[in-house]
Amino acid sequence: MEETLSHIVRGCKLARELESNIPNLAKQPRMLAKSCDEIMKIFGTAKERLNAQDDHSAYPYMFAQASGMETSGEMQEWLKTSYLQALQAQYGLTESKVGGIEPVTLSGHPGFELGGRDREGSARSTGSGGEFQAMEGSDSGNSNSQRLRRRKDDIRKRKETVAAPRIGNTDIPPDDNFTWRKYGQKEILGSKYPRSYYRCTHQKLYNCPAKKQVQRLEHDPFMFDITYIDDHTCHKSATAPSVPPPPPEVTPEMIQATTAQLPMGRWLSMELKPTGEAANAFVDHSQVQMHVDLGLGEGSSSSMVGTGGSTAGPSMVRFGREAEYPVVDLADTMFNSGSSSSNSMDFLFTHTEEKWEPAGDKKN
DNA sequence: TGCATTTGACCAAT
DNA sequence: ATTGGTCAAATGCA
Repeated sequence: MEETLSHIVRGCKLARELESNIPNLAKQPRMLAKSCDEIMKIFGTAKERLNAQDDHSAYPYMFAQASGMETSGEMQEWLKTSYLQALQAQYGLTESKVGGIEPVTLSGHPGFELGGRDREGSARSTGSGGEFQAMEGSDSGNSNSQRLRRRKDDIRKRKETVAAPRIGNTDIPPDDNFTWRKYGQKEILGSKYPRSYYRCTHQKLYNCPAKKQVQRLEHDPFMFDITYIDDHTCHKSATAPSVPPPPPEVTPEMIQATTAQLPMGRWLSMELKPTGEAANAFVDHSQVQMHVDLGLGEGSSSSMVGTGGSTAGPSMVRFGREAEYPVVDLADTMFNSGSSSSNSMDFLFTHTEEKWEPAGDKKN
């Protein structure tokens, strides 16, 4: 089993490397194909081994999918849902609704069909922070004093409905593990509550285009409609100043310990819907301790999130409803977690901290 | 033209 | 000094 896990880990690592090199390899389809083949081969080998395994008891979640093992419908549904949500977060699928992810057609670039048209043509690569950033950069370099705003039909949106935190300040939507800066609030015609506008804290620094709009539901004040506009590029930008440390050696013992103790779903994408019964049932907090003991959180990510995220750097690995790269996250969790503290993985399991203060009203 | 969205200056909190 | 909220005004869209 250790060897099988090593295959999976290696596959994840290669996938991540491939992802980071997409801008460079975009013009080298042969290299891309070769990389894909290699990754598929590794995962294929792993799957074959898994199929040959008789005893899955120690890894009930980890390998349920990969091995085709029978799992409860609820579990499979949850795994599917969380993965799709991650894809949506990554590729900006349009107007998905919480409680029912809309069908995703697997076609086109990284495998997904966007809800909106790609009006920027080839200059804009879906989900590619690098190219997108370059485009934004050219805009900012325009000496024309006229404001340059993206046309409304250029943006990609997705919509979520989330519940207010049960504990603490219920006037604000639950933390989504990204750092946002509020830039406006406005009374909306026909709405009882104002709409708040947020942009990514790193918008200026890294040209991160991510924005969100938060509006309390009229008929249910404890629910928020959150519209996410564009994706975060700040944590995967090639220009980001802090680069994750090179992956340390991962011993089979580490892998086994980790996988044996951590539920697969949490590990892969940390995609938990606040109202998802399956997800809630799935989280086993009794297993957190072992995960922490592994010291997986070494490095950049832990302290930042835990302290409110205001210093969150662009290279950090984020986990949340918007977790990106479900598979890559697994590798990131193992490799990138850098340094130190024994409770360095706390951020994975604490989503109650809110950094936003209640906003005052604004007349505009 | 009205409304939604964004900008940028200003200010308070840390 | 830095970060983030507020607000008037500018801008885009239907």
